[in-house]
Amino acid sequence: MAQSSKQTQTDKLAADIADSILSGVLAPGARLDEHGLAERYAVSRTPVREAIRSLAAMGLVELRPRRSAVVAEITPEKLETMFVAMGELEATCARLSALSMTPIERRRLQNQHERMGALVETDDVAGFVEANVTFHGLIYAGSHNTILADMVIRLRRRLDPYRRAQFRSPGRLPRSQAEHDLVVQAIVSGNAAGAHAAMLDHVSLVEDTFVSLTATRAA
Amino acid sequence: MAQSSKQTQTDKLAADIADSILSGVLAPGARLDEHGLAERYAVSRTPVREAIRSLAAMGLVELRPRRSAVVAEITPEKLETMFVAMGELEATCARLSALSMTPIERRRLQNQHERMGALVETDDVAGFVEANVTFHGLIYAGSHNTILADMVIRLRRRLDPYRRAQFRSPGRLPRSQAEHDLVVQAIVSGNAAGAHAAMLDHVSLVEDTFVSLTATRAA
DNA sequence: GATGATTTGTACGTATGTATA
DNA sequence: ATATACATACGTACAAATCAT
Repeated sequence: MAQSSKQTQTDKLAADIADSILSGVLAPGARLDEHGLAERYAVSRTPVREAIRSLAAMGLVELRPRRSAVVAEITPEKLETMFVAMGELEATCARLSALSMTPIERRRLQNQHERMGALVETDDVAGFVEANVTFHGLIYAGSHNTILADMVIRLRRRLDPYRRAQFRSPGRLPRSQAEHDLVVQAIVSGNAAGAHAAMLDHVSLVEDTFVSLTATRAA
Repeated sequence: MAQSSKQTQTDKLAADIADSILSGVLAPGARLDEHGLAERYAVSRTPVREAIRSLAAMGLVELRPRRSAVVAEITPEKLETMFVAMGELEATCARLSALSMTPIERRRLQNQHERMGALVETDDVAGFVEANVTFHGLIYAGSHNTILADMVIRLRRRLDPYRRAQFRSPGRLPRSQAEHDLVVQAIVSGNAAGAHAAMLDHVSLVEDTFVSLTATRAA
């Protein structure tokens, strides 16, 4: 987010380990052995330690003095909390977008939305998923509030592994598109409360999809 | 937030330096010299480095590879952004509180509000300010969402130095109390949208106070 | 419960990149 | 512009605490 161009070892490590965690290579509860990681990446323990501290600040790992850092355990309750927070933040961004997007930004959002309509027609799931990221990104940016945008982006990255299957359910694409339509209409017309409500509705439904998926997996 | 009881040097340093920054002892733009800090705290540079990295993750300092870390500069634009984010988060917490507070929590909020009414009567500014922190804290907790609550608490701590004078303006106490009244009524009656709007209104007015203060100072 | 092995926390030295004369 | 000074990034060594036997 705010790391300079010339990456240091620590930065690279932090990014790589974060990826390993978010992609599930390092499962929750796994111990982060400094020595092992240092060896694996062919560096000393110092940058490894600093990288781990960065991850701790992001909430990806838990730090207990004198004991190995472990990948943060995510309980279903915590996950639920995160999804709710995510939804509220997205809704807030939509609200602010309705209030403060420039005409050009509104136009861009509409264009993106229309482009996604074509992807729904051809049932291009992969294309839609990618375009969807851009779509939501436009709304984060449209809030014109980097603090909120950063928060929601970080949260989404953490939730990403749990959202993978979200568009697999049959009929999800057209439904998403219809929900997006309400969001776009509200934002473009400057309807703050409407944008908030529409987005909240949209992401809550995504959450429901997730809940049903984990319920299946847990059983 | 999640630091164990047995503090390590790094933790103590991070806490202490953070205090120095938030209290203004270390002004924005000030360089954090590892050598100097290590000497000042009578430790080696290693824990100092790690503490600085923690602070960077919190957004308190900026990290530029191969150059001294500096206390994060807060431009008026950034401050404005933070206040807006803060307001939106508070409003969101109020919204969620209206939806998910337990009867006991609603009762507690009402009690706190009534207690503050007495402080307004006696024009006890100091007492009101302290009670106000509790009041807002009840609403953060009432959201039953630790993610959001943490976000807003951290933001508030960062904004605290810029809010000091907020209750100095004449007539601010009764006005705050009246605004609180609308918030409490909405939350207690389970009116989510109303709670959101009322809180947003309340904190936006606080922001206005701040803006006029800085405008005076800048001119 | 005590002892040994493993791993973290801290100190310090060296090299490299940045800023300055 | 080149060189010098200086601060950080990284490596290595040791001490202290935790865990495992």
